[in-house]
Amino acid sequence: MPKRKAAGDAKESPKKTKAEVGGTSSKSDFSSNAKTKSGKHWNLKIASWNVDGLRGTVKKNGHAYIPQEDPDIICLQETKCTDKDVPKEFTAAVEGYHGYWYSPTEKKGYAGTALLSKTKPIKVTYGIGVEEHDDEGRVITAEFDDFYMVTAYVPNAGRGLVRLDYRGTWDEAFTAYLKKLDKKKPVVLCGDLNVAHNEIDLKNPKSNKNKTPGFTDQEREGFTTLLDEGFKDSYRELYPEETDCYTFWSYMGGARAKNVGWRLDYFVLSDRLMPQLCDNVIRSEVMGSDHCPIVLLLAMGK
Amino acid sequence: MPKRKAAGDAKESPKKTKAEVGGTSSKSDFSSNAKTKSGKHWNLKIASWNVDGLRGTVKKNGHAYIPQEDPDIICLQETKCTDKDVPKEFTAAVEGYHGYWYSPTEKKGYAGTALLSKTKPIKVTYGIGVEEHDDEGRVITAEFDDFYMVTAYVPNAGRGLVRLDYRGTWDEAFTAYLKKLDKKKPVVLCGDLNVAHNEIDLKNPKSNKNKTPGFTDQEREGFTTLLDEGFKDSYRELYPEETDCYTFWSYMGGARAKNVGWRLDYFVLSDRLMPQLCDNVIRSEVMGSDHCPIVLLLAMGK
DNA sequence: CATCTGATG
DNA sequence: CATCAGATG
Repeated sequence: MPKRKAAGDAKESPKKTKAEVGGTSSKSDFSSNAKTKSGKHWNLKIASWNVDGLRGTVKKNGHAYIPQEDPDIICLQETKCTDKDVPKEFTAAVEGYHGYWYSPTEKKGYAGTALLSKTKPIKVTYGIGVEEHDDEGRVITAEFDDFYMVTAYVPNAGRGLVRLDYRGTWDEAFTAYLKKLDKKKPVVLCGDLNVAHNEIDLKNPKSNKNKTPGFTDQEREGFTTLLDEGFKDSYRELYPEETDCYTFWSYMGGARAKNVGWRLDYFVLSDRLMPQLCDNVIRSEVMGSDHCPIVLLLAMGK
Repeated sequence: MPKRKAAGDAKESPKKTKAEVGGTSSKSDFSSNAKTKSGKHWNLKIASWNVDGLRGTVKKNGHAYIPQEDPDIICLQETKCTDKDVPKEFTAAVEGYHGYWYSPTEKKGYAGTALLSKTKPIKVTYGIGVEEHDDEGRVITAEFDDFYMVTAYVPNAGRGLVRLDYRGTWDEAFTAYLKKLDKKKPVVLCGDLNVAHNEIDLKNPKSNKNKTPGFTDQEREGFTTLLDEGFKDSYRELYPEETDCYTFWSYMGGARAKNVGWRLDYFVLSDRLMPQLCDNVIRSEVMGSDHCPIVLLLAMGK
């Protein structure tokens, strides 16, 4: 896909003057010199962000993040709005992107995903082809020349784990879907997978284990099963020992200030894409949601 | 009742240093030299305010109005909270008042009234003694030595006038209730009566007539009937020709800035209290609700 | 402690 | 264009 001029090379892409992003006053440097193991510069940048209500995020100026990050593709989860309801400030911030929006057939203001790409995809599909799972606007798939881009907002198991059974059914169907895609082209999956895989992936593993949605054995094993089918958790591959790296913090109790968080947002890659992997960055400084954006840098092509 | 030191006399009660009130930055002078026709200074001040959600009003610092106005009695409508839910900042602002709270048996966060008095009433009753009308926390009656204080939040006829029939039943029962009280002691009724009596009492009489709740012939005639039973609209008695004097402005379309309003809040007095009437002031500068407070000044005693 | 909706005004 | 509740996370 992209014939991007090595935007990751600081020589060619001088640091921008940084504006306030997403309601934070910290100045962020979104440039990167990341390379593959074989030494190739990244040339494709993908961002993923659970915005927890796009209209709310825009009110907090969160959309300012996108032009500053300047990804080739950005995927959003929990948009909680249809394409009709997208604030005009957001539309302006993603001018030049091809946008694809998916929201529940019934429940307004619930879940919902979006995928925006500078390059027009070959084909975009919605859902995973299983009626039972395709009424909440949770998965968008965009086919590009050399990979499938999949973004997902995986169902939360719910207070009291009332929806844990359903989550099991989902995990199974979703893994099957990804396996099927992976047979045709490599897959880049991103989004809020609503699971912290291992104890290292959340601040308080003991008190949450098998109690809080996102850290039950079932959900964790579901994720392990996915990886066993030929995928990699790109962040953990790059940073196997890194602790206190989270993508979500509850709004309750000032958890973010204390970094009491969870790593729920992932880039999961087909094994055979690993040689292209340059970096996976967690933008924990970007405000505007209870999740922060994550960014994947790939060196596509030979 | 009150042996208040003539607070309305500027000689004895110098102007206070005024703080910001109810989120407005305008400095308000809440002193008054008003007298009865016979020349008696006021010695009883009663305020009435539809706060449109007390918790919201407090967030906007609206409660700062009360100590600045310093009424002997303050009546609130549309508190939308029970006594349990009253914000502590509000409780602090009305320290020294005896407080009486009334809210719906069913619908939480709906309607609700409160009556606060520096002097302890002889007796306080809730509702109008008609079961059909006494489940929404709309009327509080406080008996004092020489009058009944009644505060009311009269039912809105609703979008599409769906509740206009019920409103008719209410108006009839409420008038009967006031008549009954009036036989024992004179009555001071205050509150959001949810009617603009005459064309002079709203900005756009033509477009609202028999369309918008609060300006149907039925509601207007209901108010006329009440007055015919021996009561007076104190504001209109004092200012029969005054135009553009409103107590409510819709939040929609910036109506308050344009003074596109309605006079829905009243002090209605038993005819025989008219010799005691000193003034009725509309505090249109006080922010914190879509209604503004109104204030009654009486010279009680002989 | 946030986001929504829907009822209500 | 506000308030509130309740669902959801």
